[in-house]
Formats: sequence, C-alpha cells, structure tokens
Amino acid sequence: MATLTPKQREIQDREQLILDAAREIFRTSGYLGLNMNRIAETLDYAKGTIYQHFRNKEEIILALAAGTLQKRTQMFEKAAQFPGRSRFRMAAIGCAAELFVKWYPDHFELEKVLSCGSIIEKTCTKLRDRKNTAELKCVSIVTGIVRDGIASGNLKLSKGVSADRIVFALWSMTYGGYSIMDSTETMDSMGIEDGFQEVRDSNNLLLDQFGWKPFSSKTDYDEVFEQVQQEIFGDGPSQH
Amino acid sequence: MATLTPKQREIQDREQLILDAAREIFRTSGYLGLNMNRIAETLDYAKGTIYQHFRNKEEIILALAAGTLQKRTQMFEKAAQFPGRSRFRMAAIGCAAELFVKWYPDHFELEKVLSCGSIIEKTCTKLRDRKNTAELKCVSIVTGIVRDGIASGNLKLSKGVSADRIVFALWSMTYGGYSIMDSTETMDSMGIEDGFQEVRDSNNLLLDQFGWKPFSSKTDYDEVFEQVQQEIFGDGPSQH
DNA sequence: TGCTTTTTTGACCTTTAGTCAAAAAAATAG
DNA sequence: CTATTTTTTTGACTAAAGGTCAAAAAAGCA
Repeated sequence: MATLTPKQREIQDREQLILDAAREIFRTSGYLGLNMNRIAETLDYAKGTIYQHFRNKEEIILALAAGTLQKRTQMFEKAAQFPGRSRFRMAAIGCAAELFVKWYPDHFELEKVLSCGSIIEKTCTKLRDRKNTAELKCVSIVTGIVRDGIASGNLKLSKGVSADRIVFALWSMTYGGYSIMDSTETMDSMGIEDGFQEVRDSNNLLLDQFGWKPFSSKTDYDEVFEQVQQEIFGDGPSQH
Repeated sequence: MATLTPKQREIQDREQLILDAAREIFRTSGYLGLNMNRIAETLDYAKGTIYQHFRNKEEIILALAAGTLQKRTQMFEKAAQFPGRSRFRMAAIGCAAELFVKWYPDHFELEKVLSCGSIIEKTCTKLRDRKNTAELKCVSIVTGIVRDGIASGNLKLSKGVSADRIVFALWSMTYGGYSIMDSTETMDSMGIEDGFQEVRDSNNLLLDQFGWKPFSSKTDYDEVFEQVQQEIFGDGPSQH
C-alpha cells in the first residue's frame, strides 16, 4: 500500500517530533537528564505513546546518533566529489570530518554514551545496524579515495602497508584527537591551542610518510582546506 | 593523631572492600548493572553504610578509574627508566600503554562511562582531581622523554613543532586506535587483524616523520618492544 | 449509524536513588 | 565496671524514573 491514512501519517511524523524534543533535552541535560516522562510532557503525550515508538531512552539516543551519522555520510560523499588529485580529496574528507564535529557538537556526546556496553546493550539490533551502516559507508568512502590514490600512482605503498591500514591510522588519529579535545582538563595540561589544526597537521605528516603525493611540503593543505570549506560546505549545515 | 582506633581502621579498610565488590559488579554488569543496593547486599552492609563512603555510584566508578590510572602512572614511570636512547624509552612508553590496556581491560569501560557529561557531573571535584592528577603525570612523563630527545640531539624539531604537539599526536593516535579496537563492529569492517601492531607502527611512522632518531627503518622497534616487555614488565600486573 | 480495529491514556507496579531518625556499637569518663 | 557521650549503622521511607497494560477514546469501515 503506497498511500497512508492521515492517522498513519501523523504517527510517522511524530517520530521526528519525539527525536527533536529528545535531542534538545539531551543537549541541555545529557544522558541522565533525558527520560521518557520528560519527553512525553514536552510533547503533551502520555508516556505510553512514546513507548510505542521507542523501547527506551537508549534507543532514542541511538536513533539520534544514527541521524547525525547520516549527515556525516552525506558530507563525506560531497567531500569525495571534490575535483582533483586523490590526496586533495582526502584533505576534503578531513575538512568534512572537522566541520561535522563543529556543526553537530552534540553528536560526540551521543557517541560517548553509546560506547558504554551496558547502555548499547539495551538497544535492538535493527537500530544498531542502521548506525553501523552509516559508519561503514563513511569508512568505505575513505578507503575508496585511498585506492584511487594507489590506482593513480600518487600513492605507492611500501611493503606491508595496505589501504585499510592507512584508513585505520587516519581514523585513529582523528577520532583520538577529537576525543581528547573534548575533555578540557587533559587538553589544558598539554599546551595545545588549536586541536583541529594539530589533527590536520598530524594526518598530513602521516600521509606524507605513507608516500602520498603531493607532499605537504609542496602543497599548502590549509589552503586546500579553506577551498573545500568554501566551495563544498560554504552553505553551512543543510537543513532538511 | 598517628594511630587509628580499630574502628577507624575497619572503616578505612571497608573502602577497598566496596571498591573491589563494585569493580566486580561493574566488570560483569556495566554501568546500568551497578547499584548501591547490590554492593551493600554483596558485602552484607546496609545501603546507608555504603553512602557514607561514596555519594553515589558515579563516584565509585570514578574512584575505580583513578585506581587503575595510578597503576598506569606506575607503569609509565617504570617504562621511562628503560636504559638507552630517548626514542627507545618512548617505545617503552608505548609498550607500557599497550600492556596497560591488556592487563586492565575494564579500565577502558570505566573511562567511557566517565566521559559522559551528565555522569561525571555527579562526582565531586576532589575525586575528579585525583584522576586528573594521574592523567597529567602520565602526560608529563611522555613530554619529559620528548624533551630528552631534543636535548640529546636525537630529535631535531622542524619549525612550528613543539614537544607538546608530538605528545598530542602520539596520544591521539594511541587513544583513538584503542577506542576503535574496542568497538568490534567498526573494527571488523576495516580489514585490520592486530590493532595493537597498527598503533605501534603508526606511532613509529609519526616519530620518524618528526625526525626522531634512530628511525624505524634502522631499528626494529618490535624487538625493542619485546625487550621492554620482558625486562621491565615480565612479572605481569603487580598485585598489591 | 453501528460495529470493529487501532491508538492513546494514565493508573499501576517495580526498581533504584538517596535521606534520616532511631538503634546499636564504640569510645570515654568517673 | 558502669554510666554517659559520641560515632556508626541500620533499614524504613520518600521520590523519581522505568516500564506495563486494561480500559477509554479515536479512527476506520460497512
């Protein structure tokens, strides 16, 4: 059946209302501040109605994370289309990753909550898969660019190095850097001013060492970053 | 007053009993499975007695993390004393970091829980500081070795690079790598077999690129790793 | 309009957090 | 050793949140 009754439509739309309300509560009050009663109150529904959409608050948080992750996937897809050399396109991915955490700052907090074993355990496989799929898609986009680099001859792998290993290294550096930046205490103790710049620089050093041309000594990748930011992501976070 | 009454002694000892019981519960049942009732039951005390030691379960988790972090600090201190070239000692730190996560696998889960804003918020400053101090100590040990490298002439920094930036890069790579390894799903999708080996290799590439001699092309750092593991950490996790 | 199906509701039950007055135990004084 | 004071323990109690479900309301249908 293609068309929906008005009621079915209403129910479908409500899912987004719940997520919007939940996102706002989570943003201001975090995991412990978010609860089903509060969502129901905010939306003027009975608690039971909320439970018809989500089994518990953990699933709501997972759905929120899957949502922003989908945004990231779209950003990665756009970045991967940046015209030019493979390594430039990889720089574009770096730009996408950075803008993503800046545009959706609460996503990181969602991820942290979901990384806790006993919390993610409460969610169903289906929802988890939805998030994993988005995650996987991002990884495969990055791997694709690395393979392009190899195919084009700009990246000559030395013995024992594979595309996957390069992706793992970049991912680790980026994820680790952003995580540390998130915990102010540790950050202050290291004398780092602009963590984002550090992550970019470190990734560039890494790519140089892997032998991916043009090297950062020849090309100003901060300039490429600027260009990507303006040309690809100049219109800010897409609202739809 | 130097000496304690038997009663005071008993109270002091109980703190550790609580932490031991809590660690076991947390290990098997995670954040959501840990609660004050269950701890009290396990130890055959009334709930109120547990509350006399810790304000809530979040503080217990924080205390547990502070405990294991202290172990890590000790391991870093031992590693830093590895005799020989500065870069070897840095490799020894890498070995310590790796053995730490292998020896205390539940520490990572503790960290993940404590990284959630609304959870850490429930703890008092004093306990948080205790954990931060241990964290800071580790960072400063690593920074010290980088400075030794510079002082000895084995590490010649290029313009714009500082000891702090090197530490941040290493820390990001290591922390990020271990985090990703922790989430099986993402890990499986990348074709990585031994994540630990990857982190070691990536860190070595990074240090090569920073210009820290002897380079990994000249020295087999896996061999250094083995040596450190046997000579410094051969006796396993210290039990006291 | 009357009957059936779907959806919503909120009272109800359970679990856990956290408090505190009363009871028990320990320390101290005579 | 006993009486008194101080400290510690206890568990009943309140509050808050999770989660369920039978009854009521609304929607769909003939």
